[in-house]
Amino acid sequence: MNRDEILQYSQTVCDGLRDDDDGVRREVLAHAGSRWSLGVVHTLGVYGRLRHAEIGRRMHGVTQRMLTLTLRQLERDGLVLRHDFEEVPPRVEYELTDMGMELLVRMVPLWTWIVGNADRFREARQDFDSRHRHTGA
Amino acid sequence: MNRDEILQYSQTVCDGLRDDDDGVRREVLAHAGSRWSLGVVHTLGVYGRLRHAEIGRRMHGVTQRMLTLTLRQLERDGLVLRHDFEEVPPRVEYELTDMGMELLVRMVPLWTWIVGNADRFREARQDFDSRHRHTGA
DNA sequence: CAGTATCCTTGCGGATACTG
DNA sequence: CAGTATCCGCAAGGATACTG
Repeated sequence: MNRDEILQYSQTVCDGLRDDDDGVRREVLAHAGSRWSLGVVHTLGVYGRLRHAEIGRRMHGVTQRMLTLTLRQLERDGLVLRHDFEEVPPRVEYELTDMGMELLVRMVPLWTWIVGNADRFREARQDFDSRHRHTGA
Repeated sequence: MNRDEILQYSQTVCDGLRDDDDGVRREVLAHAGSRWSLGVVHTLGVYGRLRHAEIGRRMHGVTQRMLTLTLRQLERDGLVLRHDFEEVPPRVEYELTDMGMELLVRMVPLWTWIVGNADRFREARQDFDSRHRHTGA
């Protein structure tokens, strides 16, 4: 895929961005990039059906609150399914929907690329910072 | 690419998420999903080199401030190049770096998918909301 | 034209404590 | 166990005015 093909192809992006700017789409994108979503989607993708605490244990640093919020968000977006067994003590399991899986498929290349280029990012950042520290001159 | 291949592949995601949680990577991902970044990257991708005001004109609703901030962010991440001609009146042009182009390549499939599935998102959201309006019962 | 500077609101996300 | 409830700091992002 060369530069021109990309540009042709990315007209779709253009169309998507133009009309209905404050629609669902932008929200979904924002959700996908938010603090814990990718981690949750990935964890559920890899391990399948998991309970609340199991997800939490597999993700470093997430609080109960944020995990719940993230899961609700993903559920609302149709990316995660919530099975409440309505037992006592409570038992709830989460799993990816097909849509969630599809999202994961699209996120993986992006994320892989980001991870693989972390050094270039750091480098660029250092350049920028040094250029801007001393009045840019 | 089937489910299993995805899961294998997405170990990369896992690794990337684990160590160095608050590193550059997560920031880049967040930036990519932030309010105006995708629009700017796409605009520069499609139209090539543009001046500040030209970008602004092609993007609906962005303020001068947010455009500047977004551009700085992208410049700092090494995704956008800034050419200041140091003239009076000022003349500054922006263009994508190769890295910026590479990001765009990874964003397009994701965004295309989101746009193409907007209806499914809306649907899921309505389901969710109606299920939760009346006490879920 | 291409920004700064300033002010302000909103809401994300963390910490902690509590409950059916 | 799987959540709520509450409080809080901070930073994103918008509106507006000003400047070299």
